Amino acid sequence: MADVTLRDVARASGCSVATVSRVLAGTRPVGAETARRVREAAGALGYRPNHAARALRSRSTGTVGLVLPQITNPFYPALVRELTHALHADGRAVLLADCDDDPVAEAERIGDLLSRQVDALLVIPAHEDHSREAVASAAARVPLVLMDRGCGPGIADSVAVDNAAGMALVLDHLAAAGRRRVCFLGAAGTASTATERRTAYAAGAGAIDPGAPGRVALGDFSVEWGRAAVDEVWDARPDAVVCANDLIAIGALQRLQQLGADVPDEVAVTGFDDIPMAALSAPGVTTVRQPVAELAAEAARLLDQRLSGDEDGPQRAIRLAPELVVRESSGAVDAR
Amino acid sequence: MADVTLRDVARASGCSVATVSRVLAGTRPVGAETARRVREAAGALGYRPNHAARALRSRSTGTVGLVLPQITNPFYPALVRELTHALHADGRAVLLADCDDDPVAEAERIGDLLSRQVDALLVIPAHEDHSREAVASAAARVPLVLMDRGCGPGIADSVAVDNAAGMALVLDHLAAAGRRRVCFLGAAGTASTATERRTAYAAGAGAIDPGAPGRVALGDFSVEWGRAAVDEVWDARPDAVVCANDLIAIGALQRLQQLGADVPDEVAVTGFDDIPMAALSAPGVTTVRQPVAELAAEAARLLDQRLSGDEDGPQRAIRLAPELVVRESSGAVDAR
DNA sequence: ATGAAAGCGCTAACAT
DNA sequence: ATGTTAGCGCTTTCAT
Repeated sequence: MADVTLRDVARASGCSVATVSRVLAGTRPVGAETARRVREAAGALGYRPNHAARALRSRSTGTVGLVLPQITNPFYPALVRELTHALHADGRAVLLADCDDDPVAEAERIGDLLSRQVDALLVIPAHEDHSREAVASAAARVPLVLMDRGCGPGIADSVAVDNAAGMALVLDHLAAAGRRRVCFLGAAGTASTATERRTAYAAGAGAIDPGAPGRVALGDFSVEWGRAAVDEVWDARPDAVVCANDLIAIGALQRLQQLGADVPDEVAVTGFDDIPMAALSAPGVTTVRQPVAELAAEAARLLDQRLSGDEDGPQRAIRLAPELVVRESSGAVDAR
Repeated sequence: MADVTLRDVARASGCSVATVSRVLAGTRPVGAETARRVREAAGALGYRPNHAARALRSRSTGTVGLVLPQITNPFYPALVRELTHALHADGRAVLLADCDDDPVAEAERIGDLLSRQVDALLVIPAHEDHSREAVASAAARVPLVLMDRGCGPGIADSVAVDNAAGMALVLDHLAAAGRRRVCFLGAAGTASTATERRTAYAAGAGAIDPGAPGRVALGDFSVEWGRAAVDEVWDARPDAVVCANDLIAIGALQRLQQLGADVPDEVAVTGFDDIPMAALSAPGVTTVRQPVAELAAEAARLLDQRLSGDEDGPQRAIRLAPELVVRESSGAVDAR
């Protein structure tokens, strides 16, 4: 096990540590024959660079911190998967921190990651306001990309889905399917996903039905709220229930079925995000699929760019178009 | 920004770097007054220790690697959450690696984590056989704890749920509820979760019904297989379908409903793991809840023990008892 | 193209 | 109880 160091490789290949370092890092031209000998020796000895030493010297750990509100939120595992793959492909490692939706824990985790010399930070902020201070001060130290949610304007680069476009996709689909009494089950609060989605609903629903923008119930992003919310709008006898995410939609679906409403014939239900459960409920939930792999790739690209010099380019806010996934929960009225 | 080093703190507090190091790390007794001055100076200057330097010198990074087959497997997010919390509570950071169910990728990720000087490794092996070599050689370098699944005997410490006990809980429950024609939808292959659960079924089901141990269909741990598997056992008209995990159970439930079977009156369905979806399907799936927080705590404790000296204690295989969660999918026959 | 040597910031002997 | 000093393994001038 005795760790093999550059010195060992240097000795074995008959040249200096500096040369070995240059060969392995490819920082400077090295004689072809020497390079071959070095590589051979390194391979034979099973040399593995010591990242701690490299980090100390070069001030770069090849590590990025990923800070999440709650890994158990069913939308995040897929995002984490794509992010880790994209970053590993660039030779980086990912330090994971789960904050349990608590901005105080989040600030602590961010501080810890910074003291561990992460090269950059990927943050899904726990709170629109309470996360701002920690995020802003971290962004002053290392490149930082905000994902999924915002935490105030002008804080850092960001990558997210275009929520307004997604909501427009849903409304167009419902209108085309002949739905005429639409309502919205959303989330209160100032989280950007909550506000953007409900604003987009309010802006677009009027085209279907003048009363629609007013038929709104606001709670949180949970199944429980979806169930409860149905009772708040059911008196209005909607023929479509637009939900701000899939969890709300699943709850709404359950409550509607309990009330004896026929989904989709009597009332359509739509979600947002396309979490795995959306495909598995019966009926399957029509939803807006976030382009998760592309979001991850954009975030990785942005970090790469910031880490390789372009630290002072203008702040970037990248918004990616989502895709409508039509399932049984929104069968066309005409098709009854 | 200018990083504050130990030297700066030493200068500001009028003592040597060694003393400062001792105060901050608490390795050796230091005079109360000196300690106070040092802490004051450190606070005033905003000193943050450089983990890279510390790691280089002390050969310990305070970091553990967490290697998973697939973070999108719905059972893992909760486990990851508890593991990160437990490890953070011990002052460790977590490097996350997702292997996409590929033992080759897994070996690469493990190698990378080792070269990053992780103090220890937590591994959920991707494959019972193909993961063995990489895991064994890693276990020779650092403390390593296997979680959830095994990869051959005698490889490393391990922490997992007691699958046999869980299956016994299910069978007892079904017997008590008056079920008499039981069948099993399991997973083929040599993964320990697959073999332990199907062995336990075979061992326990005979007590309900002599034919039960033979009514077995084997596929993989997926919803799709659950749907297909029902068709393989339906001719036998079982009154209970025991599934090796919740995904299979959800698929089975869907197919049974499609076939017009009444769940639970005509046939009961049970799962294993208690993933979030199990509670959200209609009817909710009766299942075996893994004690996730306790599994994580045991793993963290085991690592701690190995890292603080007890490297040569006997290998430990910790099995934790699960809990039965009764939901609507297994309503008692008597209660019709 | 290659080597010698100076540290990166910290901890751990070794002195005192 | 505190200070001095020698590196940990690597990258990077500065020579040659």
